[in-house]
Amino acid sequence: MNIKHIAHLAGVSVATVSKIINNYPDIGEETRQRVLKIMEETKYRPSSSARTLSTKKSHLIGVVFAGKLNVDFSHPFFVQVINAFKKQIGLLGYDLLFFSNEKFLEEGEDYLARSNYFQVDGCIVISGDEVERSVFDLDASDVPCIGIDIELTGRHSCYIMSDNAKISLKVVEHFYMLGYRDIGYIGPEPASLPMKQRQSGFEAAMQMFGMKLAESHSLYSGGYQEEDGYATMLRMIDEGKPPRALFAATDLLAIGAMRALRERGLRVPEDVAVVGCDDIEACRYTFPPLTTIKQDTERMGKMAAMLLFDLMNKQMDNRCIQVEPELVVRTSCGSEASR
Amino acid sequence: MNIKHIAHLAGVSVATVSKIINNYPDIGEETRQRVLKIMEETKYRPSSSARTLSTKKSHLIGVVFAGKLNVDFSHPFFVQVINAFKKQIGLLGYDLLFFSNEKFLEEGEDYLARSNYFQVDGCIVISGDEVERSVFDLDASDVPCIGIDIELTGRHSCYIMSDNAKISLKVVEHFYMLGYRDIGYIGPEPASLPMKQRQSGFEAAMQMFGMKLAESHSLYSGGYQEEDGYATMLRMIDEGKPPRALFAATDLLAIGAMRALRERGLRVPEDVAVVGCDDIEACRYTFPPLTTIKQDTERMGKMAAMLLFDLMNKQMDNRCIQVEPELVVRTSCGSEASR
DNA sequence: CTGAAAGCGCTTACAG
DNA sequence: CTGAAAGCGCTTACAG
Repeated sequence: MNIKHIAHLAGVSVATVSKIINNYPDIGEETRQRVLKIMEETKYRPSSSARTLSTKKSHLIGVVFAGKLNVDFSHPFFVQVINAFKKQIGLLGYDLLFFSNEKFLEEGEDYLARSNYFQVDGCIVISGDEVERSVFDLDASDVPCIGIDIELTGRHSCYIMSDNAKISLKVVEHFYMLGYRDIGYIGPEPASLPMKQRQSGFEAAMQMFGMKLAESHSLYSGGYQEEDGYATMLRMIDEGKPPRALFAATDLLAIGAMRALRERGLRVPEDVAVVGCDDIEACRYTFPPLTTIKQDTERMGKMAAMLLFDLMNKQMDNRCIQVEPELVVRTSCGSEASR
Repeated sequence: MNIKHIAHLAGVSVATVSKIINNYPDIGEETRQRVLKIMEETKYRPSSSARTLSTKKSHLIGVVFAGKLNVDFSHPFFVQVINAFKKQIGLLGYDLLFFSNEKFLEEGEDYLARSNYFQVDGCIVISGDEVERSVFDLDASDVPCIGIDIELTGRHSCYIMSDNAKISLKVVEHFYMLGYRDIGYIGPEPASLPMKQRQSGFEAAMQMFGMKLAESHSLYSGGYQEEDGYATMLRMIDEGKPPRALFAATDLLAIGAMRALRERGLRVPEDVAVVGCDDIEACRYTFPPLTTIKQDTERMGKMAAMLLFDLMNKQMDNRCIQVEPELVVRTSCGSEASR
């Protein structure tokens, strides 16, 4: 069943049918109804590829998972962002195309090539550490791109990230208000922009509140995982007195740190208060429940959709949007509010 | 840059270029090399839409999230399965197209119509409860479909699920070996096939081991969430003596139940042993860490890809593949092995 | 081993 | 308000 059949059945030309499909105004109402009825009855659906071939618009958005997270999309943060994005961009009439990175690497293909191949109208780039060159080729091309947690600078790109300095500021401020003056930090070597900002933001916030950061209380964790937090906290304890309060740059690091503290006979939050970052599901079920910072993934995803839509449909400058993070108070910080 | 340019630059016809692109054997080696070189230099990539239009093959797989989970893909189980699926199907040369369900519902479109619109070569259907009619239209069509946790019966369909009866059997057996004879069950009203099988499998296993199931020890939880488990466990405790061991049909139910037990002054596992199901990340961080059943999502996703590939490329009967679940022993069951 | 030409199913100036 | 026709970029019998 194609447009020719419909035209034939309705006794009009394919041009007329096409115009009706695309809501052109200058069609006789009677004709329109007749054709519409036939399309309805025959359950006719135009073909995406023919339309794309002729219009150069696919109504498809390419989804790029860049950097170390390349292999999958299992991190809750990204899943939440993509979810919100999908919802909003769906409302705007687009579907999502996930590039499989596998065949990809194998054949040395790049994102730009694949974007062209599928003629996607735009891309969303979600990023971990150590982003590959190919992402920046995409960024520099005329394919509209929206970055999440990655600094895209192309003329047809924008990017969105949480205000990571603010994350650290909120944590330090919260600790300060609880009366802690001796605050420590555990985070991965800052390979990505967000991690850089969390660390420098932490240092800036400490300074702002007039607190000194003992060198032995600020340690790199290697990775992002529970094991890394555990090992790093152990190192910190063994190097001397641990800080009164600890900010871990990810929840898993915090969870690992709490395990180390418990093993060394230190109580959370009575001896050491702990705050993580991300608000993964596990935070609610740890012992004690973990106070953390929640990134507003809902807003990030939705905003990404709106920005990308504008990028695809109007002239727009490159810009960066920061999204406000939120403190989620549970028990591990020793806050009264959590009782 | 299109095939015509390439043909022109190489001084051959477009037919020849096309044959080279598609690895036809009957092309002169010299010609082949010359054309290949030019394609390389110009970074030429064929257009997907033109190719699809002409071949009716898009090398795209539609991803359908059916039923109550419709709105997103945030459940860890599905994310893991899709991840594994994506990896394998990517290797086979396919990309993934996620249908946005939003515009969808609004316009009363159905999955089959969209599959035709994009000319996807096949679909993977992932399912929650209360699957909509439209999914079964898809199933009945000639679009090859692979179902995850949903019984697809079409001539071009297969489905995969964990052996859910086995899940319950493994739990009951584990409890039995630990010496518990008084075992309870909490699960949602069985709206989906997996939940039905877990429940009936549980009852069958109890019978197999000659244990009686007290009526007050088998309760419906309403939903799947932590809150549901909490409320249901409370009901069970208040109705009389709780069972010595409890199987909760999802981890979140188990976590909620543990909270209820703790609040009522009962210890896990000393007073009541608990086992959940799914192995969500949180299990490792609860207090005590939750023993659970892990579904082999890696294998399910990979197998889904292989089956779908066969479904798309050769004649194949409808069939159902069951995947073996695995017991993950932690502390909440009171097993020696976890010490 | 290579090429001319029809065809895939749409859209869009353009003419009337 | 409607239609004829060219064009989008490929593939594939078919002829040579």
